[in-house]
Amino acid sequence: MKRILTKIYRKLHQTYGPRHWWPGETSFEVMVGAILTQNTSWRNVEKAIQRLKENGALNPEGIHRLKRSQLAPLIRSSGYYRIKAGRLKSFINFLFAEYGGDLRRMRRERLVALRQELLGVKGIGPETADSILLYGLEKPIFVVDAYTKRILSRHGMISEKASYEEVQKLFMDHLPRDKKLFNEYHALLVHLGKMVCQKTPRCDICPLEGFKGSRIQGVK
DNA sequence: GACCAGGCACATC
DNA sequence: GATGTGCATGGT
Repeated sequence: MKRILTKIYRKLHQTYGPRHWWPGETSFEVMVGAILTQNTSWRNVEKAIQRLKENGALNPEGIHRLKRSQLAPLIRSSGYYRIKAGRLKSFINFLFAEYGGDLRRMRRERLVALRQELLGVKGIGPETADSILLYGLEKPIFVVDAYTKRILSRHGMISEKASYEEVQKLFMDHLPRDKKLFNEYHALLVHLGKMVCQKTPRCDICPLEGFKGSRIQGVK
């Protein structure tokens, strides 16, 4: 198993090169992006980030002082904007309640405890929590997303309906706990997903063609 | 105009 | 625990 996951990584890295993720200037920007990009293309999120920036709201205090109804129109382009305005607010409320709005303090919290806390925030599920932890706070945790599952299941390595935790455990049990590796690996999977492994796949240009059928034991 | 995009909460069985 | 539904914009 270690071998397959390592080979896939090498192949992707060799094909696409380093991805330099996450595209954000600050940790906070990354965290906001993680919430806004839920089931949404990054292109639409970028516009929303830009609007927040222009309105001086791309920092904890900035969002803290806006009402949900004032925040919503600024992030309109990211879709589900009323829902997401509430999610951003609940995250910021958590940030102030637990860490006084200070990301450095938040970063000092232990990974497992912080993950649990984040999952308790309304609007933050496993992928968003892990994106915040890995890309925002540089904690060593593997992020699973729709592309990750699709790529692995298309190649017969996991079931289509393997759970989030199941897939995450697969990577974390078989790879060194290295935040830079986790960062790059997930970024490469998303890139592969965008380039070739969409809902209608382009297997003719898939660099993982040779990996088909390497089903991983113990994962339904 | 249909389909899709780096999810999540909530209702229901 | 599994399955279905609402949430919404913008690109192809």
